[in-house]
Amino acid sequence: MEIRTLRTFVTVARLKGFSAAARELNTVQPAISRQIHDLEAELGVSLFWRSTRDVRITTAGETLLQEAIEILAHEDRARKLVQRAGQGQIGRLRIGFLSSAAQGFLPAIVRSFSTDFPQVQVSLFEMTAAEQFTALETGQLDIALSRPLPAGAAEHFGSIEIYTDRLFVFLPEGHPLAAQARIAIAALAAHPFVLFQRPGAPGLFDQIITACRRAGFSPEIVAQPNSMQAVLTSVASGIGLSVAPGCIRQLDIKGCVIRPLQADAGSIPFELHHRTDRTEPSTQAFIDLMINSREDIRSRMGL
Amino acid sequence: MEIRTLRTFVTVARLKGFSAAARELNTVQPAISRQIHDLEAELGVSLFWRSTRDVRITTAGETLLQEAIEILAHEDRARKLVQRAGQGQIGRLRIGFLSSAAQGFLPAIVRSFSTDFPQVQVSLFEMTAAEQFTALETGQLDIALSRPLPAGAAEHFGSIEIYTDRLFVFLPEGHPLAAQARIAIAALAAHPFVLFQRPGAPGLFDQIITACRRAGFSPEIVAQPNSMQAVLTSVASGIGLSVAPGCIRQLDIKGCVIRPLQADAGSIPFELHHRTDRTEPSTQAFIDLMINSREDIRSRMGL
DNA sequence: CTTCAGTTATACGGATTTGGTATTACTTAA
DNA sequence: TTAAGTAATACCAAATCCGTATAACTGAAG
Repeated sequence: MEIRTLRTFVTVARLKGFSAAARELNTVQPAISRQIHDLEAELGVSLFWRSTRDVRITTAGETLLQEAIEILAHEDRARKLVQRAGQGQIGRLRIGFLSSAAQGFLPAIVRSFSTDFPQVQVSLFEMTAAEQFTALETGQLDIALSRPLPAGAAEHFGSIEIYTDRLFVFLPEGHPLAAQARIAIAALAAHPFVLFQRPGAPGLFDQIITACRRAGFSPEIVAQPNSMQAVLTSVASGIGLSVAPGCIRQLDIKGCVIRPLQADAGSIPFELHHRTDRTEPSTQAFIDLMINSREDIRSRMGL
Repeated sequence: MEIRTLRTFVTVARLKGFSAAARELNTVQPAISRQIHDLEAELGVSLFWRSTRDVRITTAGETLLQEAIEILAHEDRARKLVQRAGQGQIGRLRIGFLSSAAQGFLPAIVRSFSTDFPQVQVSLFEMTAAEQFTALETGQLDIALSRPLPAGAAEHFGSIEIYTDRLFVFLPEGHPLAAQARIAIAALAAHPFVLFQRPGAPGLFDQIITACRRAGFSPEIVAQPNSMQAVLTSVASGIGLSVAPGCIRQLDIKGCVIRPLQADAGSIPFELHHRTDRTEPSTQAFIDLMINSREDIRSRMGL
């Protein structure tokens, strides 16, 4: 009992004739004859009473007709469901993000995605860059929105640059350096630093330290909070100054003054990461949306 | 998307491997590979992520898996339903019967049939032989329990003899002829007859008239009631005597005396009739039951 | 680091199945 | 009686499918 056979059977029953069914199915009458004959043989049941003039369905045939119609409808439904799933219209999407870097644009992007793919279950996880990397590796995350991955570890992952941020100096109001419109790295040498703790964002931390070394000093780090908001609060409290990407301006910066760091103390790329070995269609759809939205995101981030 | 393909797909998903599925399905791995590959191509969707080490199902695959399991279950259910219908376990059975001739055994037979085929809707119609013949011809009846059909008309019908009755004389109590243990037809010559009206049972009527003619007289028919019970009541009322098959004893015969008619005034076969062009399985099952019950019926009818 | 066992994908030849043509037998309507 | 239309059957060709052989690859064991 194959779908094809059932479709033939239903057509014969509906048109009450083998020849008519053959015409509708773009084949010839003997082919229909044999399909029905074989189906009857397989089931051990006669489905039609035939004479050369008319074809009448039997009780067994009527029973099969009901079931066959349902099965065919089910097959059709399955095809559509699977194709929608294959296009990413059904599924789930687990996104890890750095709140400081993503909260400026992520809500708008997710809202837009959910409008186009209403049956995709989107979950957002705020995680540090390191946590995102681990989660992506173990399959607990489909998308990571974070900083560049450690060079060697990026083997099985695809990366797409969303925007490139620059470093800024965050100063407490009234700080002497606030008088300058741009601040050279060397000018920070004598001041205490407050930096986001290294384990959560090793790339950023090391990049800042490297820039300082290149400028001829090693910064005195007086605090390493575990959130960017805590870093800002520390700065506003006068504990020290901080160096951080411009996206941090999205947070609450009352009591802080921001000045660009002179020259290219280092670009801070913000990237989308995903596995390349198995990419869900819904994940791919989100990636496509992100790529198409890069210009919007950059202008929204003030770049 | 064929049933066969879906079965393969479900097996692969369940065993998480193409080779394992091939073993279970008694075929080889490349056959499985191609079936899955073609299915994916047809749906335009990838169903599995394969590596040489493991096979993982995709979201689209999981969607199809659910549907496929349901479709396969549906197919299985359909097969069983159709086969039950084909064996006559589902359907309807419309039986026409002569109350006088059938009421002695029909209830027991129908009860027995309904026990074996509980899902067959049995309908009983009390009809004269002529009515049964018409109803059988127009397809309003599946089984006719009645007298032999007109010779020419029995072309498209099958007939099975259930039992052969003999003619008896029904006399009012105290009738002079009641003194005899057996009555010769000729002895009835002078007496008024009450016979079942001809249109409803032409065969029986004509057979009695013919027997009288052969005995040298033409009976004086004083009444032709339209039911056998009315005939008996007429006899008991002294309106006349009657000649009728022995099965009439099953009715209420108070006030009547019964005597066998001498010699073979004619056998009165009681038969089952059915169409031969299209016989429902449930009809055939009933016919088989009747054939197997003939001995029981004969003894139950006192033959 | 190499080997080995086990996996899926691909290519190709043969067997099986299926469809198409021609024909037969039959029924109904003209 | 004829003509048109139906389903069944036989036979051949075409398409499909299976099975073997092989390649490419992965993970585990030595």
